[in-house]
Amino acid sequence: MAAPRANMSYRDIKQVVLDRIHNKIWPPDSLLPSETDLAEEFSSTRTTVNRALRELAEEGYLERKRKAGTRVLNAPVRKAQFAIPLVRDEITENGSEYRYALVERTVLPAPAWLSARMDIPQGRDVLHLRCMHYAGNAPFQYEIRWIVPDSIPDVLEADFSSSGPNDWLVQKVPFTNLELSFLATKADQSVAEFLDAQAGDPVFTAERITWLRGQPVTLAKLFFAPGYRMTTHL
Amino acid sequence: MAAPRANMSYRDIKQVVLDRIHNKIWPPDSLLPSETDLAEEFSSTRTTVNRALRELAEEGYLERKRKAGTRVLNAPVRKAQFAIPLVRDEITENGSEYRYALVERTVLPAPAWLSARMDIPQGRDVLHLRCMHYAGNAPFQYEIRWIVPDSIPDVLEADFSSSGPNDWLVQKVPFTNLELSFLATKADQSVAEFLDAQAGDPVFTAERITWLRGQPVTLAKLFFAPGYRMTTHL
DNA sequence: AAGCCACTTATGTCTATATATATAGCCATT
DNA sequence: AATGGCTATATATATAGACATAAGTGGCTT
Repeated sequence: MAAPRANMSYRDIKQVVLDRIHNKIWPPDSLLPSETDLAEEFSSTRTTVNRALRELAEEGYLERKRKAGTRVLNAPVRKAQFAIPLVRDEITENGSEYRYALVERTVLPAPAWLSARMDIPQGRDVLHLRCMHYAGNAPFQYEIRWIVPDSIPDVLEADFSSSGPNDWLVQKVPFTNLELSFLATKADQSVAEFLDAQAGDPVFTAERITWLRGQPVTLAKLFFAPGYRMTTHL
Repeated sequence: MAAPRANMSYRDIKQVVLDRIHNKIWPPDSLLPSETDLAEEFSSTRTTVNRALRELAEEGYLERKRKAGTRVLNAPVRKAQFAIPLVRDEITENGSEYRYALVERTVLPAPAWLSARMDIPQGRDVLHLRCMHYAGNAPFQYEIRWIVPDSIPDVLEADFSSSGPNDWLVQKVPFTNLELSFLATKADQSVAEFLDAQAGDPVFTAERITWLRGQPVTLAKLFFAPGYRMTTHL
């Protein structure tokens, strides 16, 4: 048990508070003393205590409301953070060589499901790409991508034969909103062939839609090779 | 473009900085002016600018180093945050009725794979549970759980027949470390039956291991019913 | 009893200032 | 050319004090 002493940093205070929560000195649902009181106890200032409590609240341990005070959350809704790396980085950081191949490139009117999903006017032309990402010689990810060219200059002239749309978009088009889903899909014949799997095999899949200030930019379906796990620690 | 004016809050400053990044006024890899300079430009104080930049760095837009300054990250490694809700909450928040059933409860020596995975001494007794979580009448999640009773008082006496181990553990046992993985698995006969699926169907699966100060606490495999998506926005 | 308002209080945020600490860049020495 | 130390500087954090804002509380009114 950390004992309060003078000159405690906001980190120290965080730790003490966490300890007290763990040791049920401040049990779930209970109210913490006010910032002012804590500042006095720790011979610190309200600013410092504030930072400690604010961060703990962000991390999901506490709930804070003006006037109501700071409360210990009973079920710490801890949040899992997943970095969303570029495939390229994910592969190279793993020590493998990254290799990319463009499978198909077409421009076609947005199919109905895509219009609905991304809120694109019916029949608007979109750029459709299919690509493969390899880790060394092993297939790593099969990518099906739709790009709305309207608000993206040059995208129709971009050359995606030697580097992926991901790289290009990251460089050229920032996004303001993103929806990311993870799900399990069943490999169809085509996906199975690209990923070196059997048709019907379960495939870990990510769907990623981005917008730039309300304008839909791109939708990507990313099919990961069998055995893929998305892991995080905290 | 937000124009700098007096009395800008740290939120305003964040927005201006973000705008400038988006508009390539501060392109990727470039160095921002120092906090002192920005404070002057925004007729604010270093403290306020500091908070704005610190948060933007946390959000993955900037990289900050003492003396080196603040730099714009070229590939904004934005981080996806997933709340890890209790199944119960996930179901009730969806408007459905939560129902729980215990399928099996045994105490047995830890199998080898579990010992290895969680770093438990070979042959140590562990508690093994299988449970079902329903949303209304529809199967929602099939849970296979292993609990290391060593450091958890009362767990062997706990009654898991009417409420799940998740609820119990959350109440009784805090954790300090967590490993969370998402993957796609193939439903075996048993999983398929519980989830009302066909054997061989792809199943979105989460694996969750927790520790308390280095001691392994519990491993859960959570199999979600067909059609499940884990979604986040940012 | 129900509704409304004023008061109080805890957090939220900003200002102003000071000290701490890491380190890039330079210079001198080996 | 490599090494080691110095210094200037940018961020990191702490202090003290002020005002802003949300929201319980209690009292007053109807």
